[in-house]
Amino acid sequence: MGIRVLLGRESRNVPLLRRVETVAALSAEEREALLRVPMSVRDLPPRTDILCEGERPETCCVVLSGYAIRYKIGAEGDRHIIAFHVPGDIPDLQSLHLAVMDHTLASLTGMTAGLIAHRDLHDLNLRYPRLAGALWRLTLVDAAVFREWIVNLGHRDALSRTAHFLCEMHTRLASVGLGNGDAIELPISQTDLADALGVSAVHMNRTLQELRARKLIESNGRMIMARDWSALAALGEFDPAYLHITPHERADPA
Amino acid sequence: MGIRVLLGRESRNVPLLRRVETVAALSAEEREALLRVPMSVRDLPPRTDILCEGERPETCCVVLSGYAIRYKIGAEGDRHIIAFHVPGDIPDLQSLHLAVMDHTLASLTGMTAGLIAHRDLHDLNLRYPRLAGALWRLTLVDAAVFREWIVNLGHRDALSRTAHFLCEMHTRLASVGLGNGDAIELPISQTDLADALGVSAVHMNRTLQELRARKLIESNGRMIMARDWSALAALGEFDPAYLHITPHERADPA
DNA sequence: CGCAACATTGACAACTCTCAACCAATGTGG
DNA sequence: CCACATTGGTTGAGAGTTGTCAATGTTGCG
Repeated sequence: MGIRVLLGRESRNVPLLRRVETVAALSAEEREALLRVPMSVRDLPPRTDILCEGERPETCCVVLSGYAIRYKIGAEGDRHIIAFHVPGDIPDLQSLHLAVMDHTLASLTGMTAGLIAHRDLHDLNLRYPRLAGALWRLTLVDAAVFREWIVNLGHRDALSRTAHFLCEMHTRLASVGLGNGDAIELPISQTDLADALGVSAVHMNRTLQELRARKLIESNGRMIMARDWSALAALGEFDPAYLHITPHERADPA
Repeated sequence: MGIRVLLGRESRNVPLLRRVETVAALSAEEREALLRVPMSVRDLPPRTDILCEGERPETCCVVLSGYAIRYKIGAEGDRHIIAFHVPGDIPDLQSLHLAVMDHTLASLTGMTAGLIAHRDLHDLNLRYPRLAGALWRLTLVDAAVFREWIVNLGHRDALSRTAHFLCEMHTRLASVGLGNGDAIELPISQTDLADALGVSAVHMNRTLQELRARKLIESNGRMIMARDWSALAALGEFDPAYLHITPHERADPA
C-alpha cells in the first residue's frame, strides 16, 4: 500500500477476483484480501513485449483488459505462440516460483496490465493458505490448457485444431463474464493464429475459408465470429473439462 | 507413520528427494521432513493404468523406478501421450489442487510407485512453506516442459522433434543421477514414441532410420541409444533452460 | 495519394499418412 | 521340440495435408 501504487480496492483487480473464483470458492475475508493487494496499472499498446525470455521479474502481471500472448522465438527467428490470455489471467504467475522466464510475455491487442509485487503475493500466500492453494490451482489450470494444446497440435489437423481453439477461447471468455452471448469476436490476425496453431499463414487462411464455407464461423478483416458452436465443438472434439472451471470443486481438505 | 505404510526413512523416497533438490535448495530439516513422509510402495507391470481420466485421487504417485506416461484418449480411441516421467517425478502432483484428473496416468515399463496421501502433503506444505514452494515449483517445471512440447509439436518436423525429445529425456535422467554416462537407453516402443511425438508409427520408424543413417543414434529392438548429443541438440534446437534444473536458483524471498 | 499490414490465390514441392504387406523376436500350448 | 499367435519393426506405393514462393487484392491510415 505504497504511495504511487493504486489500490485494488478501487475495483481495478475485479477481473482477477472473478478469475480466481472460477477455480475456487473464497471466504469474504480472502476475497477482501485479494482485492486489497497493491497493484500498479499500466496501459500498453498492441504487440508490446512485457517480459522477455531470460528476465527475472519481481512482479506478476494481471490482464485487466485486452489480450496477452506468450511466445518463444525459434532458432531461425520464427515465433511460436504458446498461450493466449484473457482478462483476469495472470500469464506470468509461474514467475513466483520459477525465477527466470523461459518465454516472452507480450500484449496482443491494446491492453491494460496490473502489476503485483512478488513480495505481496508471497505475503498473501503465507497469510491465507487457501488463497495460496487457489493461485497454485490457477497455475495448474494453465498447465492443463497446455496439455490440451499438446493433443491439439499433435493429433488434430488444421481444421479441427482451429475449431478447438475457438471453442476454448469462447469458453474462457464466457467464464469471466466476457463474450457477447453466443458469438465471440477475436481481434487476432491470421498470422498470429497461424503461429499459435502451428500452421503456415497461407494454410491458416485456407482453413478459415473452409470454416466459413461450412458456415461455422464468419470473419471479416481481423474479426472472427463463431456461428455454430455445437458444430465447432464436434469438429474440434472440444470438451471443456480440462479448463477446470467449476467454482465448487476443490481438492483441498475442509 | 501408520502400520501398513512403509516409511520413507527407509530411503525409499530418495528419488523424490533428489528430484526436489534439482529445483530447490532444502534445509536439513526440510530434507528430513520429506524423507519422513509416509509412502506406500507398489510394483506395477508395464502398461498399467494407475489413475484414469475423471477420477478423483486422494494420493500422489512418485515414480521410484521405471517410466510412467500420461495420456489422453481421443474421440476415435486414439491415444495421445502428453508426458513421460522418470524416477523422482510426481506425475500427478497437480491432483493436490485439481480434484479431477483430465488425463490418465499409467506405467510404461515395469515400474515401482510410491503413494503419498494428499493429506500428508498438505500437512507438509502448511508446516514447511518453502517445501510447499518447492512442490509448487515442480508443477511449474512440469508446465514449462509442456510449453516446450507445444513448440516441438507445433513448429518442428518429425526429425528434429525426435531429436529434441531424446535430448530432453537424457537431460532429465542425468539430472536425477540416472543415465549411463553419455548414452541413454530408452525402452520405448516406436508406437509409443509415435503417439507422443504426434506422427504415425510408420513415419516414426522412418524417422528413426534417418537418425540412425546420420549416425546420431543407435537402436536395436526397443532400445534407443544416443550417439552424438551435440548433433542431436543442434538438430532439435535443444536448450535445457526450460527444464529449470538449477539447484541454487530460487524465486522465493530469503 | 501512397504506404504498410494483412488477406487471398495459384502452382508446385515437401512432409506425413494410410493401407497392406512382410519380417523378426518372443512366448505358449501341444 | 515345433506350430502358432502376438507384438513390434520394416518396406513400398499412392494419397492427403501442409509448406513455400510469388504475386495480387484489400483495408486503414498518415
